[in-house]
Amino acid sequence: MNQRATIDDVAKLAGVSIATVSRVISKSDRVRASTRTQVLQAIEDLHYQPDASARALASGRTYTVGCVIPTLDHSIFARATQAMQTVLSDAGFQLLVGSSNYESNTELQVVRAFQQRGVDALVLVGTDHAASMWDAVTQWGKPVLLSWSCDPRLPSVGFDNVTIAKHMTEHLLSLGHERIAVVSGFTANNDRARSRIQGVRQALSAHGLRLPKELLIEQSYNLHGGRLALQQLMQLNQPPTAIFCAMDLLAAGVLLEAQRLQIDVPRTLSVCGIDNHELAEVISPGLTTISLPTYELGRITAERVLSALSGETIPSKTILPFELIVRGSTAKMRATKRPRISHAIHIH
Amino acid sequence: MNQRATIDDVAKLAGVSIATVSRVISKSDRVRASTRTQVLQAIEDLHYQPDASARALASGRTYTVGCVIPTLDHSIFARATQAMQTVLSDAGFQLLVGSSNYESNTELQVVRAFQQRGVDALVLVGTDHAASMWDAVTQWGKPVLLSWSCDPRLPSVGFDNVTIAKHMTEHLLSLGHERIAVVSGFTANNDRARSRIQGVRQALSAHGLRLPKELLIEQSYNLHGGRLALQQLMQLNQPPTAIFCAMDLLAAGVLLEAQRLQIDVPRTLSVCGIDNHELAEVISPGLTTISLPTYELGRITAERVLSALSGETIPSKTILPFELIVRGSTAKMRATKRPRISHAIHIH
DNA sequence: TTCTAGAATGTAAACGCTTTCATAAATTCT
DNA sequence: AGAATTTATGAAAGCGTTTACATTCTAGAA
Repeated sequence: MNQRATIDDVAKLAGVSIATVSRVISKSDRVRASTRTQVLQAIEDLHYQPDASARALASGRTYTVGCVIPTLDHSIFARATQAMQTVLSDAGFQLLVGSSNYESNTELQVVRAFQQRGVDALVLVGTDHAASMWDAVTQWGKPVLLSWSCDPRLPSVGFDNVTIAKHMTEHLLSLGHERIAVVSGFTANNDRARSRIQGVRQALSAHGLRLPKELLIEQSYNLHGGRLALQQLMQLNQPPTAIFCAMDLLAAGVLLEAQRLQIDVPRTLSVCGIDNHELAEVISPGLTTISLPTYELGRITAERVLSALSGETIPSKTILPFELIVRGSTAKMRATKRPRISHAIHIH
Repeated sequence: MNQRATIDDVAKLAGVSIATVSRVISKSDRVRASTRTQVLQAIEDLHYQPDASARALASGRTYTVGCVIPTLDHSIFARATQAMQTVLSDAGFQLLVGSSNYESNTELQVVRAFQQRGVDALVLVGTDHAASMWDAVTQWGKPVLLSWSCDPRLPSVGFDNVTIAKHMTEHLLSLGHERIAVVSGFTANNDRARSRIQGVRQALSAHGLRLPKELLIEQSYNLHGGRLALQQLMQLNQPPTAIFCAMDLLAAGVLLEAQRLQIDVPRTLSVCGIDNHELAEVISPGLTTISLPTYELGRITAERVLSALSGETIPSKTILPFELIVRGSTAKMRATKRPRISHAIHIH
């Protein structure tokens, strides 16, 4: 009995042609009310579910949107993805999620797979993509959006990471800090990280300062990376008085390691991050950071996708606002005092 | 020019029939090496990409797996989903992610949508599902797996939440606590939460204790929920000496609120959670919790799905191990001292 | 009543593949 | 070399829809 009912079965039971059934299913065309109820009844009786593959083949539309993110395992991406999923699903679209792990080859493969699957639109994260990827995507003929960062080549919804980082840096500068270190995730394939570093540089040079090589550290994007970064910085002859972390997770790592090394934050060292990760509120001292509306990012991106799919022209660039959140981890620079660290630093 | 090439184009260019091209694409059938290279060359030249919808329609297989989770916005689900995605993607499958927001109607709709899309298999979270859902799923004829919790009705990969909670409770009991409160997320449509409460009850009654009504609090599953819960508990005539939180996020909320209320954790109040959320390590005092291998959960679930899809029989029940992680938030019960709270509690 | 425009419905041709079955080619054996 | 197998390829029938176009109703106008 468990042969799935087809449109023919429905047509037969309702005493109409399959074309009529099809019309009822796709809402669009007008069908006489009485006929429609008959058909719906038959659909009900047979538990008929239209076959999406067949519909896709016949119509060229899959009602599917592909999204490639670095990983779901960072809450900011997970949150934005959740938002997209919700919006799209409400509109009858299914979100396909792929992850690149920050590898451009993987990303290209995922995009290829999505294109084979006939997704109606594509959402990518950031602007760092293999050249072949840009080709694959710009020649494609269906809507492609960028999220998180903006690029003139494609309609984008994102943040202005340079400005964000500049803003944060100015906060540090306004507190009197001049020897400011930067801790970032690896910048390869991550334009967000690079832009943030650039933002710091701009803010510094606007004040006649610069970012010395030894104060720029790239580490893996997790707590441990933050810990390692602080260890490195504290080995310097002249450690920084403030550390700008490009992501909160790194900042949290720095904070934890500072605690272990008995460095007093913020008295002898100010630390800040970006993202307003859940951790920022919870860790002590509270992390000064910049809050980004990541859920909104996902929501708006998805809405843009829907607009594009219904033929509307969409803004080529949408920059979302951000907000500086000052918590306990940053404070006025103490005049002469240099950060003191215990002798027992154990670097492994 | 941008008409996507079809299998016919490839066949023509390679001078073979479409059947042969199809064989080359699907790897399986043997094709003479020389022919194969010709075809591959043609595919290359035309940038041919097989149409997944057409393949699905013709073969009845979509190489797609649907997964319905409560939300991506909790890191434990995001992590497990990421793991599944990775494993499936490596095997040439695409993971479709849907979220239920803990609503069983939504869940049913998502499952229906997945079935229409012709997913080859389905993964569900937990055992709480609408009756119609169980029907829709058990009659379906394709593999369906449960993750997170186990149920005899379907092959499952999950945790034994009762035992986990019992274990944690025994930790509290061994520290001398007897007046133990439970803070949980809402238990509707969440068997994990219910099982954990049940585990506490079992451990208590094994010690001749019970869980009084006023010490069981259900709150929304986030930091704020934890805060509210502690406020409620501290209004009691006889507040608990220890709080078992069913999820770390709630525990973190409790900890934060304790800090605000100047309740000394763990001296006058012990707090513990479950999940080993990132927060647990970062918050101070460090949160005593139980670590669950969520990434493994996703990985193994996905592997089971693949096995089932290749016709193997899979274990009907796989319970993953867990580990108690003792940090600073739990300590020996102090003899007579009752938790003291400042007079200035402001409940809003 | 008859005619006619417009709405409702039906017919049949795609859509781009997979797969069975038949046939042709290559290989092995005698 | 020819028969008997085995292997590679091709022809064609679906797979379950959508949709252009044709046909049949319906209802209002003449």
